[in-house]
Amino acid sequence: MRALRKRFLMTLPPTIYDIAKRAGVGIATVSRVLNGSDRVADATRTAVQQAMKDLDFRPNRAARRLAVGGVNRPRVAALMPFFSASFYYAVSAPLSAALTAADIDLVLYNIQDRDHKNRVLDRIVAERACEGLVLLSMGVRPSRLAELERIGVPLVCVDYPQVGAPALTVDNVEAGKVATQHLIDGGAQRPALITGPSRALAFRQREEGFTAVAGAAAPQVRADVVTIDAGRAAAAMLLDGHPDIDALVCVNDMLAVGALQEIRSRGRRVPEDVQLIGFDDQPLMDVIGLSTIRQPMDEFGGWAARSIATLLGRGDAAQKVSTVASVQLPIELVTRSTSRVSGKRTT
Amino acid sequence: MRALRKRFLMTLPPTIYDIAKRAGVGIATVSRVLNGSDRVADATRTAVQQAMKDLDFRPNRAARRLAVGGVNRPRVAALMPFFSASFYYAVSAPLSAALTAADIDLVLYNIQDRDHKNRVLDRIVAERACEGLVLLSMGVRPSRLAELERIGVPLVCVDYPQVGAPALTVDNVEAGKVATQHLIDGGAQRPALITGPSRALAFRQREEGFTAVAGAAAPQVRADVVTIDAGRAAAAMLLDGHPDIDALVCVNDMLAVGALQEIRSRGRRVPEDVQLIGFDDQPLMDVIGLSTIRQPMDEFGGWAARSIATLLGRGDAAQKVSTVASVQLPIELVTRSTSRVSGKRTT
DNA sequence: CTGTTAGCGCATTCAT
DNA sequence: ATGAATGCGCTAACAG
Repeated sequence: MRALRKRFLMTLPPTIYDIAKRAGVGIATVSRVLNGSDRVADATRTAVQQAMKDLDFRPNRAARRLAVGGVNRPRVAALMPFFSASFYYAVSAPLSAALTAADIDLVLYNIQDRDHKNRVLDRIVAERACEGLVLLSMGVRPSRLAELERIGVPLVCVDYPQVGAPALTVDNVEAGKVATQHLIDGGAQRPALITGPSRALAFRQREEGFTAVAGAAAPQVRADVVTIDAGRAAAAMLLDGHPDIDALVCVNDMLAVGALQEIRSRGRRVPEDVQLIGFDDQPLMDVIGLSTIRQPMDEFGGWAARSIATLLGRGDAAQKVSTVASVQLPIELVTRSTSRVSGKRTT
Repeated sequence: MRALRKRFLMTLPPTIYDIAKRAGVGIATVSRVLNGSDRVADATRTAVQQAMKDLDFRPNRAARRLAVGGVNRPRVAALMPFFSASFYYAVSAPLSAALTAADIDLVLYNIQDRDHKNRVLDRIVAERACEGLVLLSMGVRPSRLAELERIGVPLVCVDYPQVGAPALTVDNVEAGKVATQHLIDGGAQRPALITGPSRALAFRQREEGFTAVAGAAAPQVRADVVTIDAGRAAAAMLLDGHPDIDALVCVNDMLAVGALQEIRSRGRRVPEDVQLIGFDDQPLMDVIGLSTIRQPMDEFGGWAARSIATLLGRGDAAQKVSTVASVQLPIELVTRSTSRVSGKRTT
């Protein structure tokens, strides 16, 4: 027999049994109206629908799927912060495409902050919501890692040096150094930095690279978001406070574009008066002519998809041999018209 | 009793019963190793794991969730073609953010073509995979609409004039007319068109608008993809074939940027020798100085999220009053440095 | 047209 | 440490 549910005070969501009772019909009938069968009397249907409305009934998806017995398609959840438009696209488009190819569903979580991330992970674990996890620009603590391991949910990280899980990274500290050194090689005496939200590890690391070569005393300001406007405002602040600045390292291309506009609007020339360099090499940076440190963003999503697919035993035969391991991709100095070249080229 | 499963020839995927039998244990034990319990003898655990490996066992997510009894969080599936990077981002980022806010999970499907779309929809319907559907730049036939209605899955469309469902659109024919007329007002005698993949309705409609004012005899070429390179190639073809062209309408900003590069590389000036206009007003188009027809892409995702949330009974109290209906958003002519102004401004 | 019944695959007491 | 029995919420025969 059914209905041993001791739902104190209606605290649990209603089921078709509740609807059936309230409408004075059997559960099969409820199921029928739920699935739009035409073998139901109009009066009955109306009554059932009313009951559903009264109780704010929502069919349980898991139960439905279990009953219909569809394919148990694997599902991976991807958690990503929406810092940067082009970074998000560059990663998620290939990720989505490659997972589609592997016949894996993708559930996307737009993560706001650390708390949000943990709430989402708690739910995912508690509800067994997915078979695999992709983390973009964020990691998890060892306890969480152990928990995921316990329930058998593999994890890969992109743009974050997670220990204990496959991770794809670039050397952002080195990137920061290379960028700064490039401007100094071009003759910069007084370099400054525009950095981004400190919750992003990549920004903190590029910052670290800058400081390592420019010195801790070099001027720097932090933008809350990585947009053109923020870059422009940050540049204005910097230029106001330190008129002698002759080089600007920006931890992101959008910030650099904003800085470029601000510098020019003040009648100063780039790169003659002020050199400028960004990070990422986002689309269109070549037509704008921004010097930048390129990171192969396009490869991030594909790597994540292939790795998690392999971990789920869904890898292609072709790649089946490959082991899933952490990888560090090379960055590349791209010199264009916002910086002065002087000999060496790439890293 | 269990196991009346008549699995002919092992055609169905293995369950914990199969594992249990093969490992010579009870299903409870299988469940224990599945969930990483430590109350299992090492030898037993190993045996079970081996059996799982042998049979390529994957736990059924629906069954797990039904058993653990987590929250039945609503889920919406979004189907989108990945034509254009900025369009995809502009829509999916707000969509994801707004759904997150409404506590709705988002499953993303990267649709390749019409067949793929139908396969995905078939699965979604058969497996009852979601409670709501968002379609970007695509629609469905009436039969599908009826089917979705039967099983109670609401649908909203963005960038496609779906009949029978709430849809958010812009008037792309009008947009094409406005763009073309703008160049003619600026003195163009010999306008031409670079259009995009014909499977995209928006491109076909902009094309239609162009033809309506420039005439069917005006030169035009179709790019297979909307990238800078494709735009450049298309422009080269056009300029080679019709040296007297003095205005170029491109159905997408990226195509226009490519065309801009090609025109300049031939020593022709923009807009003096050749005027140019794009569509969308993607990010950075202002710094590049491209004249374009702006469509409010940023609002697409948010509208879709709010609409589907309301349809799912998840709308805010604040907006609860609002009915969900189709909307047409205004487009706007943005004149910058690739076209000549002459009087009127916006539409 | 409608109610009864039997699983769907797994987690989870309770015994042992 | 392990197995048997029960229920999660729903769909789908099968009767009536």
